[in-house]
Amino acid sequence: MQNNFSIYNSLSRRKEPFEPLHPPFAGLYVCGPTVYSDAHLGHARPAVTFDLLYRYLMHLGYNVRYVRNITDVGHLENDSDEGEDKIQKKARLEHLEPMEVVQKYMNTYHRNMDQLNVLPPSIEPRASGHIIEQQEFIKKIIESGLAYEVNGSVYFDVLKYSQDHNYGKLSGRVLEDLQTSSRALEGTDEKRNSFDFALWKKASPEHLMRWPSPWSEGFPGWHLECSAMSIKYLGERFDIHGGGMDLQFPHHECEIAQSTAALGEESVKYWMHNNMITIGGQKMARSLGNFITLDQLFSGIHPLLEQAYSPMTIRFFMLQAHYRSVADFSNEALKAAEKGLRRLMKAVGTLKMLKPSDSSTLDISGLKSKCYEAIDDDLNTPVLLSCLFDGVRYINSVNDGTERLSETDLTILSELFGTFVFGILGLKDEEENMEQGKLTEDLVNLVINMRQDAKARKEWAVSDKIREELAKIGITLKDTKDGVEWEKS
RNA sequence: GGUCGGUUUACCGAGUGGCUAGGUAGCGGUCUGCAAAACCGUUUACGGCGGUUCGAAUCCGCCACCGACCUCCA
Repeated sequence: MQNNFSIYNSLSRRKEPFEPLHPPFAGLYVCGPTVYSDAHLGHARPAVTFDLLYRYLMHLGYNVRYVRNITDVGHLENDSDEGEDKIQKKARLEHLEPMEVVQKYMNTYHRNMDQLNVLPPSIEPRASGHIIEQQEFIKKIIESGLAYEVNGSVYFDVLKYSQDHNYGKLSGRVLEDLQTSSRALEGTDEKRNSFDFALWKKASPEHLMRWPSPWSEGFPGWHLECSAMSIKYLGERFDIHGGGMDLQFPHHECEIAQSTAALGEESVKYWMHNNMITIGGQKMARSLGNFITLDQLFSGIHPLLEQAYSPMTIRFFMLQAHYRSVADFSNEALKAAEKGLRRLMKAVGTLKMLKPSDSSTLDISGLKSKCYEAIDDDLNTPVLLSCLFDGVRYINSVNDGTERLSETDLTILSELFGTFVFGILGLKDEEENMEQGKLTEDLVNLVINMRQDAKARKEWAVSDKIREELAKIGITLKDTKDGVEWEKS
């Protein structure tokens, strides 16, 4: 199971060689969505990033277990008057059961992920299905003396934990700074310190989602599910934990503290964080009016969108930026991505038609090496794509007859594109469905033949008019030496 | 206000102490009845001010701007 794969570990703040704890197995846990609203652009980034990681680990030959949770246990909303549960609040507005809301948005999320060609994880555990495990986890932390109970709620004692452990190591926080910079909480506070966090929360009378426990009828604290479920399915020590950069603090920091408190050792070997997205240089927020759901993006129905962008355009666009950089969305950038993707896919089609020569004038092995160097370097997909576009140029040049490739090199190149474009990057050809395509093809060919007749009679005005009219309905004709080609524009 | 990260050519977006990223757009050329595609060539770069260095866009400092987090929101 040799590999040259290195990933950036947020914990060490440097790139490290990927060496799984138990080869040939690799364990990956990623924080999934909270299902209380439609999936948006912000959901797509981590999904695509870690889908890429999942695919590459499998490509390297690892037996990967990929766990991505669904958060369906609501948590208190701080800007709500009633302190209502997010999911509960939505349920009241829509007169639905909380679990009905969960189901609805979970279905949407799954559909959108499928559209983005994001592979389903090996296990998709739901927080509501692991209440027992979370309670057992709390008991362990209480046994270790690092949690305390107040009025039916249980809190993690960060100060006591920090005597023997480094709370803040992942996010670079210093406890003293947290103490002074924390905002004062209104009302009575049960916590000993503002930076303590809830492991179990007693439910208020109007709170719908509640479970019995040794401490009170209530619900688990919001950091707990990931600790409990990752360890249940991946073991007390596992390889990679991923999520958005916004989760680094406090969520992941608290996870480290909880797991260390409960198990006596840290669970995660590599922490990976994807960066955020912006729209026109601004962060996406409902209050800024630039909040775009994936369905809106795919349909183009949103005031900011000049057109619809296909799921593969979105995926390709995200892959053109490195996952640790901010990705900025704009109509201009997405249109550029759309065209770039089409060029790539066209070349894939051309590649199948290439005829081998006796020898090669291009270095295909070198290209292959560069592709692996790029992906091995902390999933550097922008560089990988630049290498693949070099390949696109190679393909087109061979097609034009200005370069040659041997049968061996042609095979390597075909495998290379198949592996990287479809297998690892997870792109797919989005051309129209087959039956529609057949009819269109027959019709277009009919018109082309009529135009060829006009051309044979040198009736240029007629042939030009046909071409222009076809262009108006989205069919572009190209007169090549070998005949007429056409494509949808 | 605090912590951390960023500021690259028209747009998006990599990278590096001296050597072409790539995509999209523009311009010129090849091909072509014309156009398109493809190929070839090509233009405006590394936020500002200092410092280190033979040499910095790449290292250091300060300033400006942007973002994430600092919330019992996930």
